[in-house]
Amino acid sequence: MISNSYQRIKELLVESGLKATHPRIAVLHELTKDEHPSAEQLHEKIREQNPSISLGSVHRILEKLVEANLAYRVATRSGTKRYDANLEPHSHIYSVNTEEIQDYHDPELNELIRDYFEKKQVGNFKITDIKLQINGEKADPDQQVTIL
Amino acid sequence: MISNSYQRIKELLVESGLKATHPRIAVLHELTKDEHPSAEQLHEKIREQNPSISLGSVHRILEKLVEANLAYRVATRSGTKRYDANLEPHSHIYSVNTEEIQDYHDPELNELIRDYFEKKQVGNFKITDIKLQINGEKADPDQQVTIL
DNA sequence: CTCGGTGCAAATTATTTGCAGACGT
DNA sequence: ACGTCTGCAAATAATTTGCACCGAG
Repeated sequence: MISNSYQRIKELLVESGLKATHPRIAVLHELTKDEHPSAEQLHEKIREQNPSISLGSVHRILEKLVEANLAYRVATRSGTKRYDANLEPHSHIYSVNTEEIQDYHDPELNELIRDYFEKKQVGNFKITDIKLQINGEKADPDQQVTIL
Repeated sequence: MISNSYQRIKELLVESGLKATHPRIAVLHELTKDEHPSAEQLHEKIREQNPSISLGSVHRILEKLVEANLAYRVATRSGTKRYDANLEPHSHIYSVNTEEIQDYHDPELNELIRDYFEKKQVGNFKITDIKLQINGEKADPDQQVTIL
């Protein structure tokens, strides 16, 4: 199950009304592989294959992708923006000690929470999505976190 | 129920092993009143009463308070750090259009989620807390969001 | 008196923007 | 060819830090 070929990424861009330029393909491609990177981190990775793409452009492209709903910003406490191209509704596991952010997808829990809020009266606010933020510490920083 | 007198704030600082200096009292006092401000916003407010306190110090003090568990950083997507002195476990309602962050306290829901995770097997990770992030848009930006 | 705390300004880090040229459609 | 996109570098924003002085305990 290859996640996203270059061809697929081009399609995504075009469908969203963006020109499928090389820098954009590179950013979106890397973004689908990486785990919630910052612009800086993405730039590092991209420049390995593609030294000419500038950091400023990575910033601009990321904001474009957010605008086009091909990615979104991940909330962090660190003061630097981080991005995610995983568009499925999902929550995040945040490791305080390693600054890592891991996806956590749990349809059962989603539904539980959604049901809960259906019963609530929320005034003057249109809820677009509800996410969990699961904070804690990795025991072994080099190992993955597992949830069964 | 006055939330926090100067006297109480002094106590908090001292109990946490921090000297109760005027700048710290001012920051913590303002932080308990304000709604998730940034260092910059706090500095604006504080300087009205206390023009000599520098922005750099506000930054330093806020980090000290976090370290001492008298406040914490609020996760945002905006790339600027924001702080909160409300130590009760609570979640946040985030208005995308106004950048506002509002507290949302719901013991029933907390318990629901906690129970849910008790049944899960989480490996290599010690959960310290689980927060909801309720994202959406304020219908009327000038009115409060209400949840019954 | 002794440190830790602070003001100030400079340094660092992160992001945005203006502009001229390059490139995708 | 056209208008958008990009590289580059300079501008702006946000945070951190060095240093000399101040003040609470």
